[in-house]
Amino acid sequence: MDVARSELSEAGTPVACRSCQARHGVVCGALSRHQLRELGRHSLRRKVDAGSQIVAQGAESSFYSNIMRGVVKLCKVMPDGRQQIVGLQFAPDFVGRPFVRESTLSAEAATDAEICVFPRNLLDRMISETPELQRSLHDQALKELDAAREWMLTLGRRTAEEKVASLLHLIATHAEPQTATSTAFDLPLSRAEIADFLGLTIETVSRQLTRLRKGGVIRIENVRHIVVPDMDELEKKISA
Amino acid sequence: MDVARSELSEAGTPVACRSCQARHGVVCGALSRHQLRELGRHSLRRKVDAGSQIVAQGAESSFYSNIMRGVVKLCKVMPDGRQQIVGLQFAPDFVGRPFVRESTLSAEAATDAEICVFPRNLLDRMISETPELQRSLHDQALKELDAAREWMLTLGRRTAEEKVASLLHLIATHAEPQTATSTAFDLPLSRAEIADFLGLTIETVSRQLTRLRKGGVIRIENVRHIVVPDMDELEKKISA
DNA sequence: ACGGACATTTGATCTGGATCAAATCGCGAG
DNA sequence: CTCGCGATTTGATCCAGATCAAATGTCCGT
Repeated sequence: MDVARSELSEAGTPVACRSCQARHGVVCGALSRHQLRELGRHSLRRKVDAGSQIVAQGAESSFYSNIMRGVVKLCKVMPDGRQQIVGLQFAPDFVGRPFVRESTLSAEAATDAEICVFPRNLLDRMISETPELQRSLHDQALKELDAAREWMLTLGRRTAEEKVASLLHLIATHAEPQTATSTAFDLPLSRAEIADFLGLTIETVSRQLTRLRKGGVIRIENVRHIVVPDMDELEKKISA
Repeated sequence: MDVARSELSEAGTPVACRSCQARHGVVCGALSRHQLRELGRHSLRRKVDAGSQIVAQGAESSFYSNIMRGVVKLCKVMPDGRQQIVGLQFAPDFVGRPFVRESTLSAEAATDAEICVFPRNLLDRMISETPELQRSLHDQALKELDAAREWMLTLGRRTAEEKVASLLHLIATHAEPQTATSTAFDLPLSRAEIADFLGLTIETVSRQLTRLRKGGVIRIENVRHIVVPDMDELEKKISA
């Protein structure tokens, strides 16, 4: 706890953790009332601003967290600066790499977010004592693995247009306000971040976005706000 | 068991499963003597020929397996035929997607291989009864997730030459016979498969391979046999 | 050893997306 | 409201890797 507090002290405002006790999140949903109380005593709810780092690539981290609100991006950067986003996480996902101290990727808030932070030691102990929790984290790991592999197909074999359409579909799928045929959502990522997620350049992302707009597949209400009049049309652009 | 036997009966020769009882594999290493005996009674050791499919994309599968020998590739194909290999698995990896009936990818033997097949029902029950096993599979899922994300960086941000070097490094790292500075290994994949793993074409793979050869980074003793005189030189080509 | 089918390499050309270069937009500070 | 700056779009050109097209090479069956 103390470590987590100090490590995160630069960015965001700490507030008391109540949501964990309300059984949000991948972690807390799997715990007994007693464990929940113990975890709650050692946890910390934090607001993190868009762009601020939660875990640094290559760094040891002594805490895990649960996303309560907002979007977190997982990045890998190469020594020469090339960068790839390898995953997006939404509430109530768990952030952290169980069983390994050093992180091979960085986690950053893509939007303003709230996370619930708890000490690694404590959670590691709870994992080994609680098959339910192990199972819950195993489930998330498998879901992330499926998502990562789906994205590998996107990165390796799809065209720029298909890539951008895939991203919009991913966001639309994980954003809430949607009706049967029409969906509108805010992009949690800048053009540069979209490029880093798709293995493209910002220019190409921008061009493909206007292409989809001119093709009537999307409306760009605002740089960050997209409307998809017909989800099927978007899916057709993905070809799978 | 019966189901697994019938589903796999087309390809390969069934032989009695002894290795599981010898505690090979991600699964068997986590089981009690009693469970091992039960699993052994319902398992089946099989030889599978290179190229034969173990699980089909989109199909329901009622069995899991453990790789005893050889290399298995995990593929995704798009309706139009574009294909991406999303993972390679080596002995003693576990093959299958716990908790989900339908597979979103196909698993194929890349080389001649031996696998140990067991019924999904039985193993699912054992997983829920055996935290050790859950943990072991969770570990493998996390390892695969790390590998998948590393490969996302390769697919999204590396050049063709870096991609090919990355593949050689991956194979070298997972093959056995290596000394301090020199490594030789057989490629478990054809040029077409390498292309599908790297998101390239066969021509580009071939060209980059001869480029690495002309640059003195590798020797191609044979289409399928590579020698890396100095591993550091290879790693330099990957730039990370 | 020989033929044939497929795998791999090599060559010539084309092109989707990168790179370089300007506009234009949008937003926060004053 | 206006200025200034970073984000985004748009335009012009370039180039890494794709595509098209031949040679080899390799392995297998006869």
